[in-house]
Amino acid sequence: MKSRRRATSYDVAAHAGVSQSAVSRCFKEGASISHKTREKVMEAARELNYYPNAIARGLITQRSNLVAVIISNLTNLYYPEVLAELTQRLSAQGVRVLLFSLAAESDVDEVLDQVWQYRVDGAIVAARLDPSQLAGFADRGVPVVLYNRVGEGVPVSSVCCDSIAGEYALTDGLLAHEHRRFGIIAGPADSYVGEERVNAAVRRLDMNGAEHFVVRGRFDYASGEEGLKALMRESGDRLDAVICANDLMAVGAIDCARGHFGLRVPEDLSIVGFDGVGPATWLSYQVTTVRQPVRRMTEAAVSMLLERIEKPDISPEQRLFAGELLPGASARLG
Amino acid sequence: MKSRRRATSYDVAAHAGVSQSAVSRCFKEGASISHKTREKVMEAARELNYYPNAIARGLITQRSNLVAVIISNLTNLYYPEVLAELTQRLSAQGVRVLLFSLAAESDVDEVLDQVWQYRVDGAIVAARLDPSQLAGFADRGVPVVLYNRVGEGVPVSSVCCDSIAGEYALTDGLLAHEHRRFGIIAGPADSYVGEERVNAAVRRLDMNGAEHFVVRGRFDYASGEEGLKALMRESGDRLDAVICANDLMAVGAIDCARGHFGLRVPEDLSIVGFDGVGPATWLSYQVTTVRQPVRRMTEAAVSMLLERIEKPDISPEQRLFAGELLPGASARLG
DNA sequence: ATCCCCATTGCATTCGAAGTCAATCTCGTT
DNA sequence: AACGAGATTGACTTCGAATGCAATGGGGAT
Repeated sequence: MKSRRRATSYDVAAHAGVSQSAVSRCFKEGASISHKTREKVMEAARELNYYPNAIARGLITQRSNLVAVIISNLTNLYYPEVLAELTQRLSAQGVRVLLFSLAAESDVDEVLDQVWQYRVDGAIVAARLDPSQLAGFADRGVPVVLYNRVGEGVPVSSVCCDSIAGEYALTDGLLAHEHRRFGIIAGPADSYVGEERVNAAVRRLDMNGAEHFVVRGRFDYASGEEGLKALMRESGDRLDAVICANDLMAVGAIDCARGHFGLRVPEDLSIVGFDGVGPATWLSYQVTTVRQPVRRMTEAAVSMLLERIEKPDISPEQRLFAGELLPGASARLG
Repeated sequence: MKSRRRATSYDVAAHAGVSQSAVSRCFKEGASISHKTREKVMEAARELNYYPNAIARGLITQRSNLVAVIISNLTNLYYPEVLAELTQRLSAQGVRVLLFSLAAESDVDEVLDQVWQYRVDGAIVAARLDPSQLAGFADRGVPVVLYNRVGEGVPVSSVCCDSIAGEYALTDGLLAHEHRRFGIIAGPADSYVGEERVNAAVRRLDMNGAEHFVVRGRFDYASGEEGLKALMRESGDRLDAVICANDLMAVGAIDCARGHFGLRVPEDLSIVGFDGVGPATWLSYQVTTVRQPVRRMTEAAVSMLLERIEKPDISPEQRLFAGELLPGASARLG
C-alpha cells in the first residue's frame, strides 16, 4: 500500500502466480482468459492497487486515447459550455482531453508542437487553422474536426452553426420592421465566425440598400459598450438597430444604450446578438438572438472524430446546423 | 513527408549519421553534445518532421509532464476564468493539462481511475475530495493542490479565497445599515465553498440576533430567481436583504426582485453575491460582492504544484487570499 | 612526440504493457 | 483408451526515447 513505486503488471502477475501476459489480457475486452484466472488477477490487482499504465499502453498500441481540444477565448461565455459538453462526451467514450487554451484565435502554432509530441489520436479545434497547419494534421494521419469553422480551401471535417442563415433571419426581421440605419459591432479580425456573421449581415443590408456603420469589438462586454458609443458618434446619434457579432457584446450595447444614452431598448433602438448564451436570456436583457444547438453540435463533433479515429480513411464531412431564432425583447422584429 | 508512420529518433539518427543517443541528447537541456552534431541532428529532424514522442519519453523518465485539472461546474462562470488562467500558466511552464470536468462536485471517484492510469505528475482539484481520495494521491506520491477547498482533517496544499472574512465583510456592512430580516440563498449541499460562505453569514447574523431564512440553490441564474421567490414566501414578503452564495444567483435574484416583485434594488431590498465574476459588474446589476483574486490564486496554485512535483517532500502549505469588497450598487452597505 | 584529461559519442539496457506464436490443457468423441 | 478441436497460457519481442557506462577523440602541457 505504502510503496512509493507503483505496482506494474509484473508485480500483479507474481502476486497472482500467473504470467504478465495474463494480467494484460484481463484488462482488455474480449481477450482469451479463463474466468478463474481473471478472478485471481483482479484480486491481486486490487490488493496491490494496480492501475494499468496508460503511457506504456499507448506506446505499444500506438493509441494514446488522448484527444486535443484547442479553444481560444475561454472567457467569452460561449466556449465554456462547449468545452464542458465536449469533455463529458469524450470522457464517456473513454477518451481523455488534453486541453489547449489560446489567448488569441491565431496563436495555434505555439501549441501544435505539443500536440504532435503527445501523439493525440485526434483533435477538435475551435480556432483558426491555416492550410499548412491543416496539412500538418493530414500528414500525420491525425483526424481533426473543426468547430464553427471550415477549412478554407482544404477539405476538413467540421461542425458549424449556420451563421449566414441565422444572420439573415435577424437582419430580415429588422428590415421588415422599418429599421433603416444600422450599426454593426464585429468581432476581432482574426475570428472566423465573427467575420462570417458580419459579412452575412452586411450583404443583406446592402441588398436592401440599408445604410450601415461597422466597428470592431473583441467579443466581450466592454467592447459592446465601446462599440455602441463609436457607432453613435459615427452615425450622428441616429441609429435604428445594432447587430452584434455575439451576445456578450449585445449585452454590453444594451446596457450602454440604456445607461449612457438613455435610450429605450427596443423602442428607441433594436439590438441583436448571436449564440444564445445564458446571460442573453436573463430578464434584464432578453436578447433577440440566434441560439446555437450546442448539444447537438458537440455530439456531432465527438462522433465524427471518433469515427475517423477508428477508420482513418473516411472522407471529410461538413455538418451545418441551423440556429434557432430567439425573438427575445431587445429588438422589434417583423 | 507523406509517410504515414512518423519519424522516430532512430530515423533521425540514421539520416544524420549519428546514434540514437545523440538525437535524444539534442532534445534535452544541458546534455553533453557538440555544436556540430546538434546542427546535423536538428537539420535531419526538420527534414523528417521529427517530434520527440512524449509518450515514450514519459515511460522511461517516469514523468508524463501531464497535470490533471479536475473541475466541476464549468458552466457557472467562475470556473472558466480559473481554467483559462490555469491552462495558460501551466502551458507556459511546459506542462500539459489533462482536463476532467464533473457534472457534480461529488462525482470525483469516476475520474480518479483515469487520473491514476495516465500517471499525471500532479493535480489541481476544484471539487470535493474525501480523506480516502486524498489518501489515494498521497499513496501514489502525486502532489495535489486544492482550489478553494481544504482537506478536511487531512493536510493538503490548498489555495483559497477567504470566504469567511469576505462574507463577514458583506454581512457586517448590511447589519450596519439597518438591515434586520435576511434571506440567504445557499449553494448545493455538496459544494464546499457554498457551505462555508453560508455558514459564515449565518454565524454573523446569529451573533447579531438578526432574523434569517435559508433556501438552497444550484449556483445558477434560475435558482437565484427561485430562491428569492421561496424566501419571499417564507418571510411573508418582508425582507431587508438577501445574501447569495455566488454572483450568478445574486443576478437571478436581482432580476426577480425587480421584474417579478417590482422592488427597487437596493432601495427596497439589498442583494449581495460572491466571486466578482464578469456579469456582476455589468451596468444592469453592479452586484455588491467580494471579488476573488483569481490571477494571484491560480498563479499560487501552479507554482505550489510545480514546486512539489520537483521536490515531493515539501510539506503541504495552505494559502489564503483575501477577497476584495466591491461595493457595487445592489446593496446599502455601512 | 608523448601523455593525460575531459568532452563527445555509441552501445546496450530500461521503462510497462500488448500481442504473436507455440505449447499446454480441456473436453467431448469415437 | 486414444484423438482432436478449441480454449488458455506463458515466453519473448516490441513500441520510442533516455541514460549509465565504456570507448573514442581532441587538445594542451611537458
